[in-house]
Amino acid sequence: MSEAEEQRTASLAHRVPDLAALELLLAVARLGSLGAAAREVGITQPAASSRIRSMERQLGVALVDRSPRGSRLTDAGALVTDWARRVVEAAAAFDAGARALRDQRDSRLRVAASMTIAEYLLPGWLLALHAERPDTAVSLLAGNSAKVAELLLAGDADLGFVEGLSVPPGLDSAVIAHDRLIVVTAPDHAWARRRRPLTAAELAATPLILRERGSGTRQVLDAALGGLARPMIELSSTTAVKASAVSGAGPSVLSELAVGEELSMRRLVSIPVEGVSLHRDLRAVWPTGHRPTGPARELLSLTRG
Amino acid sequence: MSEAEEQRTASLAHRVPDLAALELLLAVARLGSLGAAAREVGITQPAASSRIRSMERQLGVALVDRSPRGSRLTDAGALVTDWARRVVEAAAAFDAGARALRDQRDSRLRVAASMTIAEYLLPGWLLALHAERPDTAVSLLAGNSAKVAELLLAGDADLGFVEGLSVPPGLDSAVIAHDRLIVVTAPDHAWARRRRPLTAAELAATPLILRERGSGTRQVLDAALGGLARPMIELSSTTAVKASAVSGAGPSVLSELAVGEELSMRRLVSIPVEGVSLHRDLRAVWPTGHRPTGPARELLSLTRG
DNA sequence: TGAGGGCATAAGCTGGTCTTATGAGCGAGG
DNA sequence: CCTCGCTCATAAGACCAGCTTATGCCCTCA
Repeated sequence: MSEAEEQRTASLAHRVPDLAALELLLAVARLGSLGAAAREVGITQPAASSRIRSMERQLGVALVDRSPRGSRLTDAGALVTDWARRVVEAAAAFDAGARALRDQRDSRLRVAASMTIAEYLLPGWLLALHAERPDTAVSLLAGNSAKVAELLLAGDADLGFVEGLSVPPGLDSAVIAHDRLIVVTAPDHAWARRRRPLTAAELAATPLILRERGSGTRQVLDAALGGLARPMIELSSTTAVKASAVSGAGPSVLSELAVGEELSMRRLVSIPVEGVSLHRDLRAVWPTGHRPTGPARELLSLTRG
Repeated sequence: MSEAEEQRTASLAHRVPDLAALELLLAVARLGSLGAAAREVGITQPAASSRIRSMERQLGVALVDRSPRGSRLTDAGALVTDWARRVVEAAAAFDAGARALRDQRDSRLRVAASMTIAEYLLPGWLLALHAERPDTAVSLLAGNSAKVAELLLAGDADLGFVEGLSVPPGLDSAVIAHDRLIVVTAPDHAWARRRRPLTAAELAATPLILRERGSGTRQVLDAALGGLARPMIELSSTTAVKASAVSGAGPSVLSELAVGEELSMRRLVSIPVEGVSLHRDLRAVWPTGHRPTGPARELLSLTRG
């Protein structure tokens, strides 16, 4: 295997510095000194120096200009730092979610959420909540709408989030955001070159890659098309549906929350549709009469925009 | 320091599994077996078993159900895997950018781009290009519009991307995307509770946190307001401006590309404005007469949507 | 002209993580 | 019915990366 091939094959982890190094780089960017950054992240100055140096060796790019008066980022370093920030932010969202998942028992705020919301929205909200109320421990239970309702009514959760068409009985709700299902295909699909929007009839007549019946996404689509959606393949996870669509197996209908990344990288393209309403409300829910208070109220207010 | 405090204080890197572990988890999710995932990432099965186990210990959550016939994700595991995927995607963008930055000399496609585009859009495009043409090595040079023009005219770059109001002389261009400047404040700013859009006059009358004069963002704002923008503070990087706005120092005007993350986490909120056009075109540019061919043409086609 | 902050280098230790080797559970097929 | 093949878990040992401590040099500022 040539060196170039080996580089191409090696996993990301071998080519991307670890999180500690990225955090250190952000600290250097902010503080303007290796030593100060070292103190902030709790290591010694030589360790920081070595870490930054090995990161530069790994990337093949000089990141900081060292001088006896401090260190400043190079132009390349400024770019790398911005990309690093996004990795660190994704890691922070991961951490916020994982933390909520861990604190199943004894936390002060227990949230139950449907999958799509738990996946794409909750980590951001939890980070925001953590910024305002660092001492609030939040636990997360994920499930479908019925499960969320059950947890709330049994007193096992304080606040719920659902994405269905209707509000389960016994619960009050508030719309906190809107989601939209969009038709997507691989960029080389014939639909990607259409000049006119797809009609509802065309969509209903075409076999689609879909989530299984009963999923929130499928419910909305079936309702919008009058129960007529034709499945080409039915898959049980959003991720599997996306992968199938990206590979060119056919058109799919997915939440816009789920495909932001794919659209911006053009692994998928969005196909305009006319004559059919694919909007759905995302709602916060709570047992009728038990208006959210304390941390639940705080979280709720963070989600409204 | 109590254990809880220590946990809260410890850096992300101590609480988030490293990239190799996250990639392994994605492989397990996709392949349904620890052993198969181990083979795919090039380690032995016991190493994979141990890695997953230590990740579960670290997160305090069971991620996979092991059985003699394979391993499936638990519900919590499915969520964690989705969050992990976002971290890995950010790392892939980091890698694509860093790779382009490294290949300064001898690569087949040399791209020059202004900072905003290099920061927020190019890594995604490079990933898409890499997916279609894995053998194309791309190099990236970042600078302002004048620098991009200079590199193109000197033959030191094959394709450029600029975000200014005008196209530098000697270059042809194509609009590839649109950007919009938006007014943002911290969520607790009075403007966040307005019911009516801001007027141009109000915006012009208010001291703002801004990039320095000469930056692309500032040019567009000054032009839109007729050169009237009142700076409260002038900072030299988008990141510094964002940090200042998040901390509540005052309202700011930034590219929507730069504040997506902050908006979705509600560290900033967007304030509607009326009576002023803050749109700007993002353009691909090349020396007049030298229409992009080969990989440059390919990259260009990827950016059009 | 010292004092202090900034960075680099060297030496030694520590700890995590890999590999190899092995065992045990479950299912399919000769 | 028994064995093969797949799964995962455990144990023991090797290895390597990264940290700390202890220096030294450079530059600036008082």
